[in-house]
Amino acid sequence: MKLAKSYQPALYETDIYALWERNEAFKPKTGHESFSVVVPPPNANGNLHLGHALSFSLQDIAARYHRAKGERVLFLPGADHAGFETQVVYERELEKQGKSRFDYSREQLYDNIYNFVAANRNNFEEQIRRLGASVDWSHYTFTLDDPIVKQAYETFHTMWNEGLIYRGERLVNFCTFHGTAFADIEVVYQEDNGFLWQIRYPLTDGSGEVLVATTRPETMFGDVAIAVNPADDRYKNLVGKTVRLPLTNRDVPIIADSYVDPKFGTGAVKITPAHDPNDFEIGLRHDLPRVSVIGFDGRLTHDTPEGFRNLTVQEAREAVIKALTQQGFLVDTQDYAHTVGHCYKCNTVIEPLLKEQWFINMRPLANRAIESLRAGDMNFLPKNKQHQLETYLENVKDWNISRQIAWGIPIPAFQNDEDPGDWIFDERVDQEVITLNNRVYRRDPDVFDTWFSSSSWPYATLGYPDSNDYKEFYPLSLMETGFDILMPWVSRMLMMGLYVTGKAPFKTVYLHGLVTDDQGQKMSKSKGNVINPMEVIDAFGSDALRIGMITGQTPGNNQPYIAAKVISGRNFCNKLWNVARYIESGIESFEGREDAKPNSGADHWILNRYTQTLSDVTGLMNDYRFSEAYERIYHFIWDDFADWYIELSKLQPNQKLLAALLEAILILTHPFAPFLTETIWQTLELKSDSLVSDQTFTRLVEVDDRQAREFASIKDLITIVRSTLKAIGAKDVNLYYRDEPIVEKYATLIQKLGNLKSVQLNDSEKGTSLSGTSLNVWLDIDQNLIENYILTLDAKIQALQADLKHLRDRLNNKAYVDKAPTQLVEESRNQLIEAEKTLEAHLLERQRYKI
RNA sequence: GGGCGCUUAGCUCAGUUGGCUAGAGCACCUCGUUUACACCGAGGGGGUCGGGGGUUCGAGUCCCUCAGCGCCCACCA
Repeated sequence: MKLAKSYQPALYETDIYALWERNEAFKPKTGHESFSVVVPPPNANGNLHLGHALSFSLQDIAARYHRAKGERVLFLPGADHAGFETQVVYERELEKQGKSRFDYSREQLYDNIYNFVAANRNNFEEQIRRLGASVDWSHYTFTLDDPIVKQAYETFHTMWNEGLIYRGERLVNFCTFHGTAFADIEVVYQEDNGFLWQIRYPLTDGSGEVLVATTRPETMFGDVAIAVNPADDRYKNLVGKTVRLPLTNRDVPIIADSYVDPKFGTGAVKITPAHDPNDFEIGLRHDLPRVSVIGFDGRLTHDTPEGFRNLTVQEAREAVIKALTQQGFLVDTQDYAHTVGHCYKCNTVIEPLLKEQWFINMRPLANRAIESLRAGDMNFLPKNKQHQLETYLENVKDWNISRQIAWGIPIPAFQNDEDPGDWIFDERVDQEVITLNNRVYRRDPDVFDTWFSSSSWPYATLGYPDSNDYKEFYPLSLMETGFDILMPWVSRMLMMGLYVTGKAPFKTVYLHGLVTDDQGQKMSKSKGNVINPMEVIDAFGSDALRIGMITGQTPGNNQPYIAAKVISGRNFCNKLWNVARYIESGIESFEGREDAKPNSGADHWILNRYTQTLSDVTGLMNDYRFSEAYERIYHFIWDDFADWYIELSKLQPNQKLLAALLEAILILTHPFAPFLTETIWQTLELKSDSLVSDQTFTRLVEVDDRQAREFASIKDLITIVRSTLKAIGAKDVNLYYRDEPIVEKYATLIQKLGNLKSVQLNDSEKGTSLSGTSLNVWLDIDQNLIENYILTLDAKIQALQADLKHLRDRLNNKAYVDKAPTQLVEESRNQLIEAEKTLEAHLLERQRYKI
């Protein structure tokens, strides 16, 4: 016997994956249709977490399923340099060494991080292998590889030429700890407890004062106006006058702008265009100057009065309030909770600061994306995410793509030393300074937002525009990723895909939710509830992990990690293993299985079940219903094949059919349990020179439906016999039948599987008839067990009467009979007749016992 | 302030266009030393599908409403 007693995945998985790689099993083969998935690249430097395990499982099942359908499949792996994310990780490493990013030049820092990532990459690739992902490593792409960088540059250049990219001084979201700006979407808003202060701003002409409400008094050095609502009678005659700023004695005008809500605070707002996005807009409308008073280090600048300079924002806030109080300008202090933007990595309060950056004008791109969404170019799972995306795109703002970090793709733009407004595009980013037409240009020290380059992922990885891959595999069949990156990534892939290639980049977008712990809590190191997928694989095997991740999984919903589901997957693997082991031991050879033919009713029945399962699985998988598809396979193999067919085969073996079914089952199950099925395949040498990975779904011989149904009724009879005997606690009972050739035909089988003493022809009708079957059979039950029997009989009668009432009510309802589909009504009628017959039999039976 | 989701057996979740006598895994109860498997076999218990109202012949599934939980987006100083 070749197969060991139980399946121990750790003994086989590494070798099996190596075998797949050696055989180039995952390279696209020929096929009438193509199916393409490009992996959302995980961070090359990190470890895979359960979210990756889920995502890879879903993608891999889809890929293997489509291969088994005979399609040409490309499953392309990748790794992300993950700009800011990785730099943050690296900075933490530096911190451990007592260093910081300021100890290095940007070039040095880039090289260091490059090496840091390179050192971790093997680990990351190994983990993808352990998950069993059937990716084509020859297509492996890193987000800093040439094609991706080239594509980013080309897109940037085209957009620049077409005016979609502009450089401008705008308020950007700046993290003063990490020293870089962020896109709006990256800022995390939290409710903070602060204060709302009322400050007295005296009119310059001494005729009175204006009370202003603010949460940020420290920005008052940058005030350039006071705004009131034009319709506010309290302030109408003050508009046009000036106030004198406390602490600096600068005069600023009172202006009217409908943005101001008269009901909030005092109805008068101080305007600081350099430090507040709304004020920035008002400043534009009223042509106000911008006075920056907070620097990129998060401290007040030299443009602030003595005593405030160089203080942090928080220190300055306290100092300003103190000074205002002393000088009698502070009127009121209230507790005030309001939302404030924070850095998603270090939680530092994000400062809106004025900075010149590269922006993308999003409106035209977003409009096109909305059009494509509305035209139904893509299928979103779950569907409602499409509307969320549309709403986002309707309101999208211009995108700041400049980042002040080292780890990323340098922006290919150079600025004229003499003329700051003169920017040119040039790809010679390895040089800091270039000379062109006798003018000296200096490279923009910034890098792209990682999402900018990764927005081209679906086509840049395929070698757009000329490669065969691009022509064959674009748009991608499937994009599977977490719903948390719907806005930052999916939306941008869509916009850029449409802009660059003219096509939506994918046909189906499958969005999985967050994998939480079994309490529904987000996994995090600080909570100590992180589960490492590699440890799960060590304990239960890769296939078990995969099965555990996808059972009960639906798109768009968070899902807890439930160890019991993994264990169930492990048990299933062991079950299939033992099925194979039994077949291996019971048959002489796997040869000749292609000539398998059904001999018995059971053969017809199991073939029927297989065909039905294959058809169900195909339908479900085409709709990406992974969990349900797996469930069908699970129950087919466990309930139908193992519990029934194998047991039957011990009485009447059909060796060729067993072999053929095992082969078909391995192919069918392979997407869900690739390591297990391949291990069995290889060990049994089903096809000595090939892999289960290469096989396509098997259609088995036509079946005789009548025989299959006949067997099904025998199967039901056996179940009823077992259940009745168990209920009354009887053993060694005879089953009698009359005028039932089917029962006669299957007598031995019924006797063995029903644990009966005998099954025999008998005309006397002595004993108790069996309910739930229309077969003319009865049990010869010992009289002293009759009490138990009556109890079960009564329970059955009650249940039947309830059913009958239900059915009669339904059929007495004219509207139902008239309006419901005739098929359904017919079914109800049959059910009624059947139920009446059984009840009658039961009642007759019951009358024989007077208890 | 807008938008979205969830609430189904003890637990974790399925349930596509309304047809369900509501399913699965785990847990639970009874029986079982049958040489594929105790990571097992046979049998079984357990749910008025969050509350209320409506549409319909028929609602877990559609509509309204209330309650609880969660997520996303948003500039109220």
